[in-house]
Amino acid sequence: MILKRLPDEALKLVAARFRVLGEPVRLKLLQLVCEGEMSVTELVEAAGAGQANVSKHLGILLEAGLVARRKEGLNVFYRIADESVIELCELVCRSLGMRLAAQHEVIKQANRVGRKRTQPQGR
Amino acid sequence: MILKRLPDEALKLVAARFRVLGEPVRLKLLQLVCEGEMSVTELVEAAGAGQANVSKHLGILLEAGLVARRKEGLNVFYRIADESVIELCELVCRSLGMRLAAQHEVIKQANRVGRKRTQPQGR
DNA sequence: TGACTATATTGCTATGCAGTGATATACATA
DNA sequence: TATGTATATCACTGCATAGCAATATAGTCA
Repeated sequence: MILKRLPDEALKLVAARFRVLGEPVRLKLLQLVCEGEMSVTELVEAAGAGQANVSKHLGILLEAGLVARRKEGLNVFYRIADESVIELCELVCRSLGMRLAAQHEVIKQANRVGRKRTQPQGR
Repeated sequence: MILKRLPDEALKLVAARFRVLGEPVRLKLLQLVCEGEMSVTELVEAAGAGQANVSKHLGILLEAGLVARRKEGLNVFYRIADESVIELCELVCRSLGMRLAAQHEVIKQANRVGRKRTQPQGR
């Protein structure tokens, strides 16, 4: 288990990354770009947040290395740069027992079929 | 990919969980109890934080369902209740390229061999 | 009962940061 | 050049929360 061995300095870094992910708007942005590149304008519309705010959040995600930038003329396109974010969200979702939150028959069905999964005790 | 399908409400919950993990002291507490039960007093000593502070953080971890409580006389023992935290940390560590943070000779050595004398100093 | 210990809670301050409007920068087009 | 558009940055406000001292609560022991 890596966790045991992490010195305090490392814990700070890990916490910092979790903190980057601890913001609904940023998760929304990651969700949007995880399907493919999107321009800032598109992200602003899709996320339903202010332009300055989205730009700032994108800057934070960029600095954290979670997304990457590509400039093309007037537009700037963002994309996922660290696929681990997706895994992290999946893990959290499972832990939160939120298979249902995906609110899609596909998921519900898969859930019913592959029921051998470890049951997350609902606290 | 679950992430794609998460509605905004779910994103808030996921963000909330990440935020709980986005605090060095809380990660430290999780690190300490992940080896086994510990009393609050022990945690206060080991974490090097104030008693009130540790108690508050433990409360937050408890409410998030990440730890569990057991009372025995005057003492209260905390333990990990959600093993996914460990996985989450591992994922983040790997993503951060912090295998080296495990501070083992192997890594230090590799670090020294592969590089010139450039010291990796903190920020 | 009272004294003592372990833990939780309260009230407070200070800091971090999300959100916003205004402005700056970069690029394109005429 | 001037004008317009896309993005980034600045300055500011307000809110959430980490940390702390003091106090409260709960349990033990005399």
